[in-house]
Parts: sequence; structure tokens; C-alpha cells
Amino acid sequence: MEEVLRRAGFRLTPHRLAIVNYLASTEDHPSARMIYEAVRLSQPGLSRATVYNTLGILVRLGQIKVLEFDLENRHEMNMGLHINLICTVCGNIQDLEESLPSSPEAVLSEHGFLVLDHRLEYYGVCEECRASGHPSPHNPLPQRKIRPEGK
Amino acid sequence: MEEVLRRAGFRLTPHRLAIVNYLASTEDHPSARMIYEAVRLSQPGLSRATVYNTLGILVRLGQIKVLEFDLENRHEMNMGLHINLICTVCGNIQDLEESLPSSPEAVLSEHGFLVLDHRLEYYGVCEECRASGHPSPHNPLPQRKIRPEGK
DNA sequence: GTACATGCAAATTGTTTGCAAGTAT
DNA sequence: ATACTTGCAAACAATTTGCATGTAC
Repeated sequence: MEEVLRRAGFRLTPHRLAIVNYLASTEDHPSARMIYEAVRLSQPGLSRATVYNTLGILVRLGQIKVLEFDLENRHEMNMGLHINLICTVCGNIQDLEESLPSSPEAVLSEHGFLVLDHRLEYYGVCEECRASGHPSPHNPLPQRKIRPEGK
Repeated sequence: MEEVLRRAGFRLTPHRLAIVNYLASTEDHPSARMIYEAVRLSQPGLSRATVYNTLGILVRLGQIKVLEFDLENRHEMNMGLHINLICTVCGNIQDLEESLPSSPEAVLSEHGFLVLDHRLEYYGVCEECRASGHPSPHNPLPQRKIRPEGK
């Protein structure tokens, strides 16, 4: 990822490097706030604007994707075709690699729609939250807001 | 949809009825602003708060879904399993019924994740926008923001 | 009549922007 | 040396909220 930044002519400032290293080293799907808080531990002077700036660059360079949500956008480093399993109890997001939705080729030939990108998500309750006896998962009302921690 | 509201004990005010009828009569995936502007033509006194209030009720009753985006959330009346084809040029959203991603049953048995809801989207360029010779669809950078009209 | 809805405007909050000061190249 | 970056704070905009007024039941 550093290499991509360098080749595109972006400067490798300490803050940028720290952000990129954080993203590369986590399996998580962090929000801008999570990144800001985590990276600030080693880069005390970090500002929010730098986080957003760096994320914007990485999106433009095709290195990460933004998952847009009401509360906070999350970020994805896995650029391959996969489904995100999003737990509406704890807010965790895990990848599911094995799925095969309608092929982009078929969508183009049958509907004239050129597929350039995708976002595939299942919402529900993850294994840990089910095991820890959380509120009934049989709630018939859709829960779409993700609230990672606290209200 | 009126019936569902009535049975759940909600009052059927003229504004609510107009909003519900608008939603039921459109194939579109409108944002709160679009709904507000469209319904206000026949209900001049309508306020934004009523639109949001009514949408919130319909979501809680499982009648519609919110598709969260940075710019404006959009709304979905088709509650069945399908993929949304989202044009990043004109912002239009159409449904694709025929797809079959990983089954919720398999996800539960193999990963312990209970699927309660889903959001499946392909981003790209729709047939009309391709035909009308828009900016090259071969743009390698992901375009994820939806800008229905004008900046 | 009364509890529920409404309109209005202010509050909220993640993200974006403007600009003077700092720094990687 | 000089663009590019940064931090800060103000701006922005969709959504939410509080409250006095209105109205469906």
C-alpha cells in the first residue's frame, strides 16, 4: 500500500504511514473515528482531517472501499468479491469469501448494466453474540443501524 | 401498507396517507428529500419531520428498508431477496430479482452467523447512461458516491 | 376529550473545507 | 526552495429532537 502511494506521487509522511500500517495490520473494518483513536496512540498530533484525507486518497487509488452507514462509515481493505457479515448486536464485520452472486457478465448481457463495483452484506447476529445470550435473535423487526459501542 | 399502519394502531392522517401512497406507487428508491418534494405538491403543509417520522414507522413495521448512503439515504419497498443495480452516473436504482447468493442456512451452519437481513448492491452504469455516451465507463477508480442530480 | 401527530426551528454529528504554518522531497 | 500536508476550527447537510399547536379517533 505504501508502494502504491509512493508511485502515485504522494508524500509518505509519518502520519500517513501510521494510518496505512494500521489499516494493513487490522482484520477489522474500522470507521474514521476508530482509525483516528487507534493511530493517535502512536501519533499524538494526528488530526481528523489527515485521517479523512488519507482515506480519500486510498479510495481514489482503489486500495480501500468505504461502506456508508448512517452512524459512521466503515472501511474495507479486502477488495475481492465477498459478502460482509455484519453483526447488529456488537457491530463487528467479518468477510465471507465463498459466495457467488449473479455474475457481472450475465448482468451486462441480460440487463445492459455494466457492473464496476459491489457491496454485498448480510445483517444478523454473530456467533459470539448468539453464544453470550443476547436479546432474542427472533426479533422480527429489521435492525439496520450499526452501533459499534454505546448509544 | 395502510392496513398495516391501521392494525398497528397508527393514525391515518392525510400526510401519512399521501406518503404511503407515494411509496406504494413508485418503482423508484426515493430519499427523504425526494419524498418530501414529491408529496408536498399535493400536501403543501407537509414538513420534513413528518416524512422522517412516517419512514421510521414503516421501517419498524417491516414495510420498507433504508439504504444508507453518505449523501442521502434511499428507501426500498421491495422486501424480497434481490440485488440493487445502482447507477453511479444518474443515481437510478433498479432491482434484479434473479440472483442467489450464499444461502442464510449455509451461513448459519458453517459460520454460526444468523442472517436476519441483507443488502446486496452492484454499482456501475445503467443501460440509458451507457447509450447516451457518458464519460468513459472504463474509469478504473471506484465511484461510490451517488449524486442523483447535480453536485 | 385526549392521546397521538404535526410543523417549526434548534440541536446533533460525521464529514468537508479554508487557510496559515509545517515539512518531505 | 516549493509544492504538498498538516492541524485547527468553522462550515456543511442530512437527520433527530423538543415543544406548542392541531387533529384523528
